[in-house]
Amino acid sequence: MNVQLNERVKCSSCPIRHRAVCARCDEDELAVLEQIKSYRSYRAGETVLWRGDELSHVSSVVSGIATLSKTLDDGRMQMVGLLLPSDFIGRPGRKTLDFDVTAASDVTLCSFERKSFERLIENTPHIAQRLVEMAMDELDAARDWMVLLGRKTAREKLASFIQMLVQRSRIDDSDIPSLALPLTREEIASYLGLTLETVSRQFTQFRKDGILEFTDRRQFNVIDHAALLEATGDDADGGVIV
Amino acid sequence: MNVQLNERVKCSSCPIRHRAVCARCDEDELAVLEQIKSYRSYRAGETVLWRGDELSHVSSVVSGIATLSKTLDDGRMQMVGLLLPSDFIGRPGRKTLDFDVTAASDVTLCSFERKSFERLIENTPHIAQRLVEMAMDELDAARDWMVLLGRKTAREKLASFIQMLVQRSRIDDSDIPSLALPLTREEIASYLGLTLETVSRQFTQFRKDGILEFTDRRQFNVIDHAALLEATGDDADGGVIV
DNA sequence: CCGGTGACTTGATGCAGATCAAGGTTGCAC
DNA sequence: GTGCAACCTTGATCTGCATCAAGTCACCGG
Repeated sequence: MNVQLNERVKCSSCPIRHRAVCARCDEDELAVLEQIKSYRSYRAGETVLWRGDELSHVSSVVSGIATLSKTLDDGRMQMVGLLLPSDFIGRPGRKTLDFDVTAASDVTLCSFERKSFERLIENTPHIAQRLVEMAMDELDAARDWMVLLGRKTAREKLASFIQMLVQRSRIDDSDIPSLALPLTREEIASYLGLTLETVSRQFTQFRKDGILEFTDRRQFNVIDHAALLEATGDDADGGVIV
Repeated sequence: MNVQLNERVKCSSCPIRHRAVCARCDEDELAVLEQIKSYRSYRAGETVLWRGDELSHVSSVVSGIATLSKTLDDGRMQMVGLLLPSDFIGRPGRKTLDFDVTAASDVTLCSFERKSFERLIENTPHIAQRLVEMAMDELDAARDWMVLLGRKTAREKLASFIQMLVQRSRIDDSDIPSLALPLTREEIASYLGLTLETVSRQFTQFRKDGILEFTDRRQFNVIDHAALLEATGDDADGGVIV
């Protein structure tokens, strides 16, 4: 199972300090959070939460990647969320989630006891505001994702996914993109509403088209970024509002 | 263009009083809203807002149905939201929307000047809370929708759509469902990530299967509700949490 | 009553991506 | 080292839905 860590990392030196749910908090508010937080770690592949589980804690992802997914009766699965460092798990006023949360890589969470956290929100508008902002951003992302799922071709879907990785890595460190795929072919397929075979074939095609260059099955460079953008099927300007 | 109505409907007798963004407001708070609200009406087919338009007002849908949709370069279109009475248009802290809003039927909105509304939120936690709640509900719906778009067959998609209509009409009045389709075949196709021809064929199939019975092209009865549920592809319990 | 138009239905055909199947590669346990 | 299990690639075939193409139906304005 998961490991609960007792070592305390100071919020002030936390890597997600300025992007997570605590982003807008001042020193005093951080001090309160510091009191009630605890860390939990999960190994790649472990389930963090099952759909319907009673939610004892809400959490922020500190490091690693987690997926949100839903499964139909007969096993068909669709990823409905991808959690990166600073993303939040849980929602005020709900005891359960309607999807599974799985660690795609080794993951560390910063958790708060749900009840305490809900009480905290009441008199910490900075947290409530940030939570709204994050929910709205997620809703925007969900709408783009719906266009991808409903209307894009396999090639466009994969190009859009890679483009998203590029954009995201730009945020962290702004150098030339040699990227690592954070997900297996099967997980990417689950994200894109495809099968793993189709994902594999499209990767091969991008390689043949001279758009990508693989150094490893999970590591690659974007050689022709213009062509990649073109292949996403999005507006020329890419809707890059950021 | 749209018509601005000057007649004032009292909030206290407003049909969406208990479901809209003002649901949690007390009498004093309503009085403030009453001051700054105005009504606008749009005819079926009119565009309420274009993607990227500067948002001078935020609004609640009072009556009628509006759609949110996104379009790719080459004209492919995907609906990304369906606004029913009490649903909200606009988000705090953003001046524009990244999708088009269109009136699917004649629509009346209750609008607030954006800046005023944003100031209002600051010191009216009841509105802020309700806004979070509504955003979270929309996010839940978006996730179910993603499963539909990514993994369901045409038949399952249409069954899910009809089932949603049934559920929703149950909220308003709880009698045996004779339903009116609020959207054209083309709009339904846009909602489901299909073509209008496929939607039409699936309707025909449901008729032949004895699941639906049409009194008119836009009016029908659900004859075999169990079979309809079965056809959605969802868990037996239907995930009916409501 | 007629012509036109928008919404819908139905049929014929084609193709993108699913499915089925057979390896290949890598890394880890022993 | 050997064996095994993930993970990935590639090929062959099938199929659900898109696409292309005619209609049909209802309604509206003249």
